[in-house]
Amino acid sequence: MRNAIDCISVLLKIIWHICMLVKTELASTIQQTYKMDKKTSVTIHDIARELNISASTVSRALNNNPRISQATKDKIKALALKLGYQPNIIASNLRNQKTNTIGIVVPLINRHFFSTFISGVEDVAFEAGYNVIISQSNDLFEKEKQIVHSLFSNRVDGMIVSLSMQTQQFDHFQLFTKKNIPLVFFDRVIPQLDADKIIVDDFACGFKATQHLIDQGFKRIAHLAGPTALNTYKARMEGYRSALEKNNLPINEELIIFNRLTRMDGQQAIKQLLALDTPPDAVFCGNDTSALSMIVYLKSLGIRIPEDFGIVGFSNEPFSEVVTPSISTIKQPAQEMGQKAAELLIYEIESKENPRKYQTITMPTELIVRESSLRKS
Amino acid sequence: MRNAIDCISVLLKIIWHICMLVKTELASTIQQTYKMDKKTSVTIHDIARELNISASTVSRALNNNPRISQATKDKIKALALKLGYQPNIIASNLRNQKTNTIGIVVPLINRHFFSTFISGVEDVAFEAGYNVIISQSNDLFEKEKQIVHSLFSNRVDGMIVSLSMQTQQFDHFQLFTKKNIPLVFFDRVIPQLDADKIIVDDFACGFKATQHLIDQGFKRIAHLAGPTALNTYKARMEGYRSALEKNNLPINEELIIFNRLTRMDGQQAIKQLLALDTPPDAVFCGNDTSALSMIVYLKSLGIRIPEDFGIVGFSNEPFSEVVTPSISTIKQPAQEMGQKAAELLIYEIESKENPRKYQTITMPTELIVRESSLRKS
DNA sequence: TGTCGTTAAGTTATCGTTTTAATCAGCTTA
DNA sequence: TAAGCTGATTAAAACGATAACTTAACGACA
Repeated sequence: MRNAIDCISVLLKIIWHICMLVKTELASTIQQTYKMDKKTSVTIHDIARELNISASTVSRALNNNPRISQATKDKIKALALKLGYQPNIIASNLRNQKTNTIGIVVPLINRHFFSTFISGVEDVAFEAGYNVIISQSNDLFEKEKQIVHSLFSNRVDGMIVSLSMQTQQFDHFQLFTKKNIPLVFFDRVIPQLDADKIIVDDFACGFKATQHLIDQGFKRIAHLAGPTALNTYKARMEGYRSALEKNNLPINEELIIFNRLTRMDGQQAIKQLLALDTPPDAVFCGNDTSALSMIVYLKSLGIRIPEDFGIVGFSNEPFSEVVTPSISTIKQPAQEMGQKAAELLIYEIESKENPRKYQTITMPTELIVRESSLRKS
Repeated sequence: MRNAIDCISVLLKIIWHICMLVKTELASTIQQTYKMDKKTSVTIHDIARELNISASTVSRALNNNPRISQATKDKIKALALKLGYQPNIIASNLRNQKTNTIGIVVPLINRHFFSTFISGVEDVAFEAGYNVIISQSNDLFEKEKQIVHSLFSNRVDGMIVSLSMQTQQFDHFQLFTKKNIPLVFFDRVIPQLDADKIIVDDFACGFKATQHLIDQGFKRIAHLAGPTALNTYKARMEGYRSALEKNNLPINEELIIFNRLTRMDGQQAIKQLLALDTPPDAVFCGNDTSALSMIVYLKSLGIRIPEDFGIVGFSNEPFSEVVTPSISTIKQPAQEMGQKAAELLIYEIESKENPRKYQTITMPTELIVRESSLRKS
């Protein structure tokens, strides 16, 4: 009796095992047909199977490796074309530890300077076979931090950055510097950080703009400055001061106003300036937007520009040329800066020179004299 | 003798083999130290090894899988933080067959409408955890084709496209449609193609603009149209015609000019119109750029706007508000269109509803009446 | 006592490409 | 005849994360 039970037990176990085997078999069959049906993409394995060769041969053939005979290459390429094979770059990226992607972080994509810069980057990057991922920080420090982490996790080969207005700490960039991943800053840069930089000589620009106003016979020149935590605005202001000094004009602190240079800010600033006991007769503005809003306000008061009041802006926004009066301004070569930044970054990525020496490239600027400041020709 | 040689031969062979073994050993050692030194990134395997657990447990813990105990999760997360672990999204993408990346193809990044649209896309995409790869076709068909292939190979989860001016064939988009990868067109779309579309009612816009000029008492209204191969320009023109018809005004073909709406084109068009036997007293322009150049030219002739001549543009470029006279125009909600496009695309990506029904979303527009056309209030 | 269910974790296979090391066929040379 | 060489190809192991499938351990319960 005992024996019989044991026997049955063993039998049952065997049957169970057989069932399991059948189940596994069945499952794999089902999965296979499912795959056949759902088959998402042609891979090098599909090509290999069809030609009865190995996947590695296919891979090499498609990469024009000299170790594969021409006959085989031709066969493989023909079939790849016929099947509409598209390489899976994700897989390739993973294997090669390289994504051919560069990240851009800007405060705002739709500001003319930035979008033109990006356009320059994209041109060069595309030509060199790189993709461009863009993100905007909206001038928020926290978002910038998140973006930098995300771009790092996405394993971009390099990154181009203009800092947010809020950024005062730079730890998040260590992700890149520690791993020696190339990093190019532009426009708003970190003076302390060892990295590549594409900038313009903001000091010289500030000087040029102010000198121009002086040359036009303006005597009491004010300055509307942006947040001086940012190198650009600080340097522009210093250029302004230096020009006054050089011309033996007094530097009057009440003529220097700091804000964020929005349209509102511009209007408020000009009101404040006009309310002074001895108001200025000209302003050098940190950007064109604020210059424009000053012009609008001055016009509404019937103050003539440039006869009674001179204005110079910064950036050469598209509107600066077409408003009345047109705005004298400093032109930054945005597109070229983008191209240069991309070239430099890609060079760094591909050279892998070590230790790297960091470059700071200063791009030329141009003072464009227009109606808002031109009293003498 | 013979025997001795054999013996030596065998000995040599053994020695050679030993050498090979040593070489292999050495090579692997070198590689290991090299790796240790060069060690590029912390992986879940490093964390697993350190804690004597399996990689999958680490993976699950970091993804907050409920089947991992809180204690283990805490341990893993703490170590991950300590080691500065950053997930390799490339690997995750490959495994999951999903990149959390969407591609954008526009004619030119630094045109205000497009960069603002992109900004809208980026906002929504970032919030939803998607990256945005942008490319510009420079209005070239060939480049557009290359971009589409490249974005496909990069396995974007979806794509948002505004066609190049040259595009007349649409085969390249089959890469996406065949694989059922979501595709959203905007602005310049393909009427024939079954796909999602974000557009404005260009016909209604053309009608509105023209009706406004009629309401302002203009009698002989011309139209400057863009390439009518593009749906947008064609519809604007048809709206213009329809408004004239509805008001029982004659449609005069010599008052409709076709070109590419650059500044040059605008100037040329207004010259041509003024040279007619009975010139028009108003123009509805296909964009603001050409409207601006007309204004500049008319002002230089001393023709008063809007008293003698009315102008309405299209797009609400930033300069339109600030030139003198300011330009009446049609405002397209670029930012909102971008947001909507991203929302729709991401919905399609994540819903995987099949078969899909394609949506065409028409966004509201606004006629902004400014000085260039306002004779009566 | 043994079975069942549950929880927590481990094993293994997979995504598609590339690369290293190995193999193989065919030919030459001693 | 066997060893060596060359040129062409293959097998197998990465790359790092993850999902499906197992398993181990522990109580609860019949």
